[in-house]
Amino acid sequence: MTVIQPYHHGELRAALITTATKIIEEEGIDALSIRKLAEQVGVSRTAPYHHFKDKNALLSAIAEEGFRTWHNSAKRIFEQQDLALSERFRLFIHEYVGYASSHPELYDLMFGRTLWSKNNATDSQKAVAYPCFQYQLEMTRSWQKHGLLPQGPDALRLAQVTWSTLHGIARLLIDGIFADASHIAQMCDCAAQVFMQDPAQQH
Amino acid sequence: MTVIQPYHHGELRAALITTATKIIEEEGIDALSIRKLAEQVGVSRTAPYHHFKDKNALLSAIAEEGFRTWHNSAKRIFEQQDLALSERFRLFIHEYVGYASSHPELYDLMFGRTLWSKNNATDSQKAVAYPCFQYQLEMTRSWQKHGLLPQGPDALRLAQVTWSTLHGIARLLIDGIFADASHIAQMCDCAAQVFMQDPAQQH
DNA sequence: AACGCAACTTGACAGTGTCAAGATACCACT
DNA sequence: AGTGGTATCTTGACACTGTCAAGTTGCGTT
Repeated sequence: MTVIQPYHHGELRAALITTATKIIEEEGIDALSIRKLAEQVGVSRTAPYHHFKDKNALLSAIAEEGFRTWHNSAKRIFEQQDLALSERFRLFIHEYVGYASSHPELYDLMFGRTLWSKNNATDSQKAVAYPCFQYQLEMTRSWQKHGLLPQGPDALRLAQVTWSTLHGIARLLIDGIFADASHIAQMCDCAAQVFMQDPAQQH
Repeated sequence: MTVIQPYHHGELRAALITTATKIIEEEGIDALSIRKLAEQVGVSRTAPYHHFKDKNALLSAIAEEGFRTWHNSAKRIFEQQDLALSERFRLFIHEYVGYASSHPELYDLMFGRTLWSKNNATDSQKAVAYPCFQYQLEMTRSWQKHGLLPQGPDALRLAQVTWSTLHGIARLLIDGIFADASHIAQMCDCAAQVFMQDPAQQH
């Protein structure tokens, strides 16, 4: 089983990220240790430290990748022209919560305290994440302009509140506080209904 | 400085909880280790294990205490009769987010994955926490009945969505994702405004 | 061919949670 | 008053963690 590895792995950085991502998604973030990861990749305990300053730097790189794919799927939905605006809004909410609940550990890494508090996030990660946050604001502005969302509140505040709602649902789900996860769809619809001022008005 | 402790501490369980709570609130949850805690209380490393099965059991007990005080302050606001209904609603939101941001580590413990996912929460803790969740539902029902919140959605779903919003704001704040914490009040007001169907209608 | 540098390894250290086995002190019963 | 039992606490040990320091290997450039 044990394949003899050349002294220079060559693709170690990439291998570490993909293997670590797999471990995290399958066994949870607590199950990921540098040592176990190194062993699984077939390399010594401290080899990863030549590609990542820290364990945090590794986690940051994984989250970074997550933000990239997240941003893409958000755009895909938002720019889908063949659906009514309100329908796209509804779909976005479902997609957001769905992504979180089908990749709970990765979501936790991307939007959790592990990286964001105590300033553990890499500059590189921030550079990918901030545009995602910004995009949320742009979408909100657009939804306000088209009369889908109330136009009274400041766009930034409204974006923060709507995002908080989605994030809150996601977190309560993946953290195991919403014991019954079978009503996700209904919660999403309820959220959409509350936020949309006039459900009849759709383009 | 080192006081000679009797062999039987006597109040060890209580002492562990209060000291642990202090450490968590001051230095964060990651800074709490059983060993350091034991040393600070003036007792050997494994003494805590005779009062708590696990580190989780200790954390659970701390969270339990948190839920008790939380439930009290929630009730106090909700039953405050000398304020208009909408004002009490607004106040509740501010209080919720305020509590979280002034006790970030304790809030994380109470509503975070550490205890809730992987079923780490003690039965005792659940017994205290569930009524808190239930209370949120009762409040929502009441607010709906008085026309403060939209009456269309099912009470349970609406309670889940409103709570998610507060929880989401709280988490994004304490996890360090909302970089600028100086607009907390405005976010809370925005949330209140969005949820209240008709701000003019107040008893 | 020699040198330099990047990639990788081994050894070590200070921590962690937790189990097993022993020591101590209190409490109830004879 | 003595005796046994039990709750409480201690010491020793194990496996595991992240990470630093110092050595080894091999590729690329001059």
